[in-house]
Amino acid sequence: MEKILQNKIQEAFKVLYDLDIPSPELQATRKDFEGDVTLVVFPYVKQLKKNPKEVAEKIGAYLKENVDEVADFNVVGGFLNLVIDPAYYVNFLKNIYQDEHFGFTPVDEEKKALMVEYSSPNTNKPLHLGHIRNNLLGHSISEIYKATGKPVIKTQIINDRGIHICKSMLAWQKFGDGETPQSSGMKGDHLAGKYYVKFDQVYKQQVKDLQEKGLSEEDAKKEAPILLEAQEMLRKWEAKDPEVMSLWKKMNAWVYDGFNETYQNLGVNFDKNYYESETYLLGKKVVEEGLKKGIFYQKEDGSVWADLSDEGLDEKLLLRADGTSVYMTQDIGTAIKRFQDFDIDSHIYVVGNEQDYHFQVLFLILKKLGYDWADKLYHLSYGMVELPHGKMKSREGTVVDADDLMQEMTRTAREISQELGKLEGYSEEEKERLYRIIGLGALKYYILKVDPKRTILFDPKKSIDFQGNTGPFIQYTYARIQSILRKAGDLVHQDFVQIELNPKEKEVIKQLTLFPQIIAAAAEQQNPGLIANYTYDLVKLYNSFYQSVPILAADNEADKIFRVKLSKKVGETIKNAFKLLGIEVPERM
RNA sequence: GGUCGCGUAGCUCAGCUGGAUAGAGCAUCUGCCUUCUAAGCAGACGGUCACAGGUUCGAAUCCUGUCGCGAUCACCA
Repeated sequence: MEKILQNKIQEAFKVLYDLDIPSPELQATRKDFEGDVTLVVFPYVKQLKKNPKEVAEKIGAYLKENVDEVADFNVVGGFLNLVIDPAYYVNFLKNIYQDEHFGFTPVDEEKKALMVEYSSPNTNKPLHLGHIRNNLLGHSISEIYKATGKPVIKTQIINDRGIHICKSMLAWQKFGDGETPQSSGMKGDHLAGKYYVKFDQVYKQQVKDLQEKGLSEEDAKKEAPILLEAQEMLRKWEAKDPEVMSLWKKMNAWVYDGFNETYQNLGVNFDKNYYESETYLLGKKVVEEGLKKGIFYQKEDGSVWADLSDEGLDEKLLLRADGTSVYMTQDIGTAIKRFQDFDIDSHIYVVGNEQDYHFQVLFLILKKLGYDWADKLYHLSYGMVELPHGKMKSREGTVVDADDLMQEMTRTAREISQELGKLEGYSEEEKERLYRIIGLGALKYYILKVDPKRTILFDPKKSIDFQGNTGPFIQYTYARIQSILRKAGDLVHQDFVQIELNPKEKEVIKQLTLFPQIIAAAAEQQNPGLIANYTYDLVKLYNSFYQSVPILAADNEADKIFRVKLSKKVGETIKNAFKLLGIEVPERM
């Protein structure tokens, strides 16, 4: 439709003014003016040296004459407003009823896959609010790409080695008294986190004691006995000491069980896990080969570096003097392994914006190593989640735990729901399921609707609204539509009948026509918020229509059928959009 | 200090490939439950788009500078 108009406008300029113009930008007409689509003629007037109004009038007349869908036009200043024949919208609604793919072509079998990495936790403490934003973005962007027909492989890298894990292990060994998830009733990740905190407490106390004995703060921090023990444990781990390995495996297994429970509650999943302990050696190998080829260089102490000063960055360490690897080395190995393991042609890393520089360097190094896929790597960088009193800091106990938060949201949904006195006649089990859907819907929508690159301010006390531009508002509209459909009986299955559209119905259909474009834009910009805000706009339009025009009370059968079918389509679109956001939608609430 | 990002209503956020009078929700106020679910609908109030220049028919949007906030520049991950 837009294409046809664009072509015809080009044709009009050619015929009327003998002027070749690039494909013109069309925009939706503002509500206060009559029309559906607007062409701004200022840019062309300049070349023609004519009065804008006159040009717009002529083009408008030409379009009305030559394009069936253009029913009328008007000119305000340099704006040409075109009125589209309402029949076009009715036909559109009929057509999209047949299309299961949101207007995209079905998956091309030969298309290579996209890999999306997200979550990527450390195994020494549970997931927190920041991980929730990460997981929601990663999962949602994966679903959005799938909707455009791109096969997607979801993955995470599990940071399962390093000093931080040894700290948890050591504290558990010293103070744990054999405590297990079973014996304590704690989730495994919370148990590991508990001993990580314990380590930190003991460490701080030891530093304090040493300082009182006269050591400088700096020395005290380096020489605290428990830290030395943890470092010793890391060395043993690297030497594959059987006792340490066995403890490491046992505690990691607890943590993975805990993570899986959280992922399941949050509704996210992965097709493939990578473990740092399995990929860092490949990274080392590649770096050593790069050194031989002269891509990297070695300092006197034996450490290996990449010199990126020609590219405007600085030098970056890749291997320590003792030959052990760093974060960057591991990421190099992981990236290469992924392109070996899977038939993928692109890769998105969902990682916070504090690592912008890291990924800039990583991509550059991979390019220098000669991997042609290096410029098909993207960093989906998102802003931090801040609390009213500032950043989340584990040391200050201001972290919002993911499991607690989800539970809290469910509880709030339960309270509001009970207050409203809905859901009578439902079993306790069904009710609990609904509270969870609604509570999590509120949380997910709240986080996803914000542009990823922006910092989010999150107030856990006020929690999240259930009114206005929120997940529950949209879920509620869906539930109401289902109620209408239940009462509409076989009207739902009858064929469309041509009717006179009222302006609000037309607005709703116009909004529906945009869905495929919104998905494409959300994928391109890696921003699920576009879909969230689109859905909200649709629901607002629909509600306003629904309120003023009772659907089942229409006196004429054709109107009734049309409205029921329009409602059904709106419901389906809400459901599809929310699926892309990873939000469930209830049949009743 | 270098680099990157952000700054829109009291609060949380849209709008940013330049277009018409800057948009929602929350909060505050006014109406609407005998009609398909009031977690709703209609309306009022609320703005120097951080500031200053520039580009042009036109700037919240693009450019430059200033201020404020944040991240990063680790032999942490």
